[in-house]
This record gives sequence, C-alpha cells and structure tokens, in this order.
Amino acid sequence: MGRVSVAPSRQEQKERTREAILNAALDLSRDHGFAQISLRQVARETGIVPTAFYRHFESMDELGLALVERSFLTLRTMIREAQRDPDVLDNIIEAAAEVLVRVVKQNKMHFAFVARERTSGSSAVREAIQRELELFISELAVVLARLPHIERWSSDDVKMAAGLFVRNMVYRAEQVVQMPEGRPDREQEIRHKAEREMRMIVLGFEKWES
Amino acid sequence: MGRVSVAPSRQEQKERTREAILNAALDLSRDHGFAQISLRQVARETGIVPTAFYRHFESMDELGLALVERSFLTLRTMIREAQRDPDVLDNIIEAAAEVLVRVVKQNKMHFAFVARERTSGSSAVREAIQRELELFISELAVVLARLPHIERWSSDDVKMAAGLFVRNMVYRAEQVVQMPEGRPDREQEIRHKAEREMRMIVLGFEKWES
DNA sequence: TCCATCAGTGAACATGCGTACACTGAAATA
DNA sequence: TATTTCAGTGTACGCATGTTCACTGATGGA
Repeated sequence: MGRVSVAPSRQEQKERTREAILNAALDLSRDHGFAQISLRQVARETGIVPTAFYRHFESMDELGLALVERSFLTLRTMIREAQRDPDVLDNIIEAAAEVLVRVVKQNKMHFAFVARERTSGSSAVREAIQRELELFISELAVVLARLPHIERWSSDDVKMAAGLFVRNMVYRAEQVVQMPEGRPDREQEIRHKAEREMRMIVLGFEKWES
Repeated sequence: MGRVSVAPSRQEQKERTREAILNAALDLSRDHGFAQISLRQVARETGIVPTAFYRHFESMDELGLALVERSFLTLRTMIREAQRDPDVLDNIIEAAAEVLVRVVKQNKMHFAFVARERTSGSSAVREAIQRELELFISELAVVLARLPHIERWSSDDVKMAAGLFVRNMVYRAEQVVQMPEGRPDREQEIRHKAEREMRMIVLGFEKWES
C-alpha cells in the first residue's frame, strides 16, 4: 500500500497528547462540569497514566485556563467572521442570529464550557472567563460603534448595548448547546426568538438618544 | 435569673437541625459551588455526625432541591412585594432597580446559589432551577401585562419582554452578590447600570408594536 | 411508670483521589 | 556511535469520601 507513516517528532507527539488531554477534559466536563472531574479521570479518558498528566499541566486549574483560552479563540473567530460579512451592517439582526446558531452548533462543547464555568468553576477559571467576556463585549462595542444610529453615542452607552447583546447571546447559546440533535424545528425557534429579542433591543437603541 | 428555657419538642429540634443543615450547605456552597461540597463537610459544619445527615435528606441531591425551593421562596417574595408597591406602575424602572438591589443584598446567599447552580449543579438541581425561573418569568409577565403600553400585546411578546428583564436581572444580581461589603459606590453603580439597561429595554417595548 | 420511637453516635469498610518517586526506552543531540 | 533528554510508566502512600451497621439515650404516648 502507498501508506507512508512518518514517525512523529517528539514535539509533535507531545502536542498531540496535550490536545488529547484538552479534548478529554472538555468531553468529561459535558455532564457534570469541569470542577467535578478528577485528574485521574482525565488521564484515563486520554489514555495515559495519571502521573503523565504533569508533563503537560501543573494542575487541573492550569488545564482549565487552557480550556478557557481555547474556547474564546472560537468566540473571537465568530465576531471576526461577523465583521467581514457585509450583510451585518445592513441587517445586523438576521446576520447575527444566523452566525450565532451556526457557530455555536459547530462548537457546542466550547460554548457549553464557557456558559457553565462562568459562574461555577474554580475562581481562577471563573475570573479568566469574566475577563474574556469583558474583552469580547469591548470588541463587539467597536463593531456596533460603526452602525448608523450609534455613531454619536457615548462609549459607555455603546458598551451597555454590547453588554445587553452579549448576555442575551450567551443565554441563547446555552439553549443551542442543550438542544437535542436533529431538531431543526427547535433550532429555528431559538433563532427566531433570538431575532425578536435583538430586534427589540435595537428598537431601544434607536430611540435611546435620538 | 428569669431565664426560662423550655425544652424543645422532638419535632422542633429536628426542624432546627434541618435548618442548620440547609444553612451550612448554603454557606459552604459560597466558595466553590454546591456540587463540590461533600456530605461530610456539611455534617461537620452543621455539627452533626455524617450518618445523622440521612435522618433529614436521602442524598446531597435532595438537599440541593430543598435549597432551590427555599431560594425561590425569596424570589417570589420579591415579585409580590414589587406588585404591592404602587410606585411600580408609574415608575417601573426605578422601583424595580431599587427592589432588586435591596432584596438581593438581603439574600445574597440564595441568589448566589441560584445563579451558580443554574448552569452547573447536578442535572436535578439544574432542571429544578430552570423550571422555577420559567415560572418566575411567567409571574413577571402577568405583572407586565397590566402596564399601559403592553396591554394589547400578544402573550408571547409579553413573555419575551419578561424574559429579557429577568435574564438581565439575574446578571445584575450576580454582580450584587459578588460585590464586596461596604461599597455603597459599587452598589449605586450597579443600580445605575441596571436602570439604564431596563430603560433601554423599555424603550424597545414602547416602540415594539405602537 | 413502662416502653416504643427515633435523632444523633461512632467504628468500620471499600473506593477514588492527588502526588512522590524511581523507572524505561525511544528520539534528539553531540 | 555514544550520550542526554524527557514523555510516559508503575508502585506506593496517606487522606477524604459515601454508606453500612449496631448503638444510645432523651422524648413522649400508653
């Protein structure tokens, strides 16, 4: 057979194991939350011996922080994608709802992790998520600031609006995550509700200081 | 001395211990979440032996459900109080923000519990909270439905509005809970932000179908 | 007064945990 | 080729956990 399997370098192999640990932890977190899972469970799921875990992370807390980072990479990808999309300026609501549902569906685990560990989780993880969410709101505020009605608002007001959007988005994302597989009707219902809510908030925007 | 101490009846004593267990659990949950605490920790904090726990609850899960119930009793008290207050109809925003901050401050632990265990927690606890929150939104919808602008809306729309309010309220309540003691400036800031947000949402209401 | 009830006790157990420590053997380096 | 590095192994440890079981002694009805 034409199969040529190059032996992976040491680095490559280490990186693979690290990735495997992250995925195992994410997977195990699904049912009972990251804070509940043990180092030994993660090792077992990864297929390594418990002590080998320490070759990659100093503690479960450090693993948790790595997961926060990885999950927010996904979120930032989403906002950048939304920024490139020319529809967004004309029609922010439908575009945002569409991107929301699609990206969340593709990255359920990451969103579930953020939503869950935001309020529970170790204090290190919790604080990291709060910080990242603030950053995310600021990024969204920059996008919003370019919209026609909003150009002249104070930056505090724009941030408030972004906060309302993001917090409602987080809530609807939780619902998409909990959504059972193969239920396009539920999906459409959530998208529809998200659209209505965002539209209502936007109506508030328009009246805010005009 | 005139001290007369009547020996408590068996029932009374049992009720007291039960209450002590609930408080101990609520207190221990504060730092790391209910899901993380052990039956033995709760017993230790209560001042009973681990096995005595079983005289009151079958499992930690049952304890969790009892805490959900007790916490939502507080929430319902809040909405009833708001309903009785005549200011609410004229000036729903300031009144709501005031009630929010005051009641949350008085019952930090209960709100913290609900906010935290809503997304983490065992599935039994999580589902109980989701159900109670839905109920709470419905109750608020009834209150909102009496407001001048809203009378003629569809019930779906009123529920959406109530949902937006409650979810933003939950978020701000989380902040009040996390607020350090003796910081009236932070308290006012949160109240102020909550007011602005609610005002913005209400602006959306007014424009919604008028 | 006698006796049943039952909230709380205390010892014992099997299990899973985090981490220390000495190790192996293949990849990287010299 | 000889040597070093280091990801992963295997054993062992002390500790906290949930749950069992037989118990104690005050309460409260007969």
